[in-house]
Amino acid sequence: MVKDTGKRNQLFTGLPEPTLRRMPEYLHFLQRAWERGVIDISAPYIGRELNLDPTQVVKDFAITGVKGKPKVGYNTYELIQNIEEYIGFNRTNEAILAGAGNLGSAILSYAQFQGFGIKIIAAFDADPSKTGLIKGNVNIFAIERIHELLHRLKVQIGIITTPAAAAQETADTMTACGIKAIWNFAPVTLKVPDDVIVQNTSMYANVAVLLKKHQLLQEQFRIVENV
Amino acid sequence: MVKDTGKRNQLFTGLPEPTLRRMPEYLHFLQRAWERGVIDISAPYIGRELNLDPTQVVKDFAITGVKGKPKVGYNTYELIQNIEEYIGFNRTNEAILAGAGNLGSAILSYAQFQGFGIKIIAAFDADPSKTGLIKGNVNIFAIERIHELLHRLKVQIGIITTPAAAAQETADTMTACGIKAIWNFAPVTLKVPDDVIVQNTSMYANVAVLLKKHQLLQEQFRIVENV
DNA sequence: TAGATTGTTAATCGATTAACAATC
DNA sequence: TAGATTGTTAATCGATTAACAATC
Repeated sequence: MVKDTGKRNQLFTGLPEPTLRRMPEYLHFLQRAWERGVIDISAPYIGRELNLDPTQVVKDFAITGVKGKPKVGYNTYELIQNIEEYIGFNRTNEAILAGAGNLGSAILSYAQFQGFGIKIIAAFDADPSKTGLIKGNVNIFAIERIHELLHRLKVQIGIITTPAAAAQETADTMTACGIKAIWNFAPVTLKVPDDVIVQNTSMYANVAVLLKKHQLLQEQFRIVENV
Repeated sequence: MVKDTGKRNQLFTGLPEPTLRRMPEYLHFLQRAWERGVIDISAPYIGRELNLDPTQVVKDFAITGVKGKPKVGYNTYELIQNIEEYIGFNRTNEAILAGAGNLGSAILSYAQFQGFGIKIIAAFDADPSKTGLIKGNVNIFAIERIHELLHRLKVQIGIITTPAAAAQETADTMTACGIKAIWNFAPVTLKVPDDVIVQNTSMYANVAVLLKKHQLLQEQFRIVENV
């Protein structure tokens, strides 16, 4: 068994999360550059465009194992390949989704169209009026059928877009069905076995940062105006 | 003028962003506790439930200015009030949204129902077939009318849910109309004047972290099984 | 060769965690 | 009073930034 230190993060030492979060940004930028015919691209250039320290860009790229040439930079295509490989965007990662409300429906359509590494192959909802519907090419099933369907599908990724009150129960069902990674949009802390990871995406957290920074920046400028 | 150091963050020194991101989580948890009749609540208890270090909880609360009692903890209601006040969830922060596609529509409905501090009062879209529609009680206008409408509405917060290719142009229009805070869902780095803040929420970043952690944890457990 | 960029090692900075005194 | 918790100061940890040598 993996020792449970209570510190889940210790399993991921050497995995700098900020770097990981920047990877898709690099990817998008590099793909646009590649489309414009940019063969070689340097870290200082990318840094200027993305508002990042050039050393940080170099370090981030080093993690993927790509090699650059002094004075020239990196091969754009090779860089794209390496980043996609590193974060797993080039594999087909199948997922299921629970809670086909507003947010859930959006994720369904969004994931299918944008295709960011995951493919949602089934959705579930507790509301009987939603079962049988199809959203973003995905069938919505009754939540009771999750066990039966997952037994056949062998999916490891689950997305929770249920109301907060239903999130923990949904997570329990998912882990009981073999889900090993949960993308949780509900504003609750989920309790899961230690061979399961949870990635929280909270709209609330982002609104909080947005509002507070806005408030502070406005104060700053008001002070300056009154001097 | 505020000196532009190139480091936007320097304007926000003393604003620990991780703390800010935890605030809505505390808030949600405290509201549930309050509903259950919990009058006083301690940092160690909250820490256990939310998987956080108790000292961190104490420090986070201290930022809001709330006072606790040794041996007792904090008054739940007072704590809720202080956090709401601190992050601005108790004010009505009006916003507009540009890009009423899948994600945009979801945010429209989601924001209205959940009411997390912001109230979207108008939406805009470039697609003529969408103008005139109402989603989540919000009217969708032609993007050309943004100038005219914002002149009257005096809104400071803008949400960008357009395709990536249209995001920068949308941001330019918004800032030209007096928007001071942009919540950007497009996977691009926006360039804005330095009295405007940008909060990026990237689905891609979250998927990247999810996929990589999942991959690593599975490897860990595979290794353990084979020992 | 000169100069820009990679790649690596060291310094800084900020957040988390630990230690501990104050207090109810 | 004893003990749990707040509140604060110090230590640790990790990420960012700076410095600089290697290299094309």
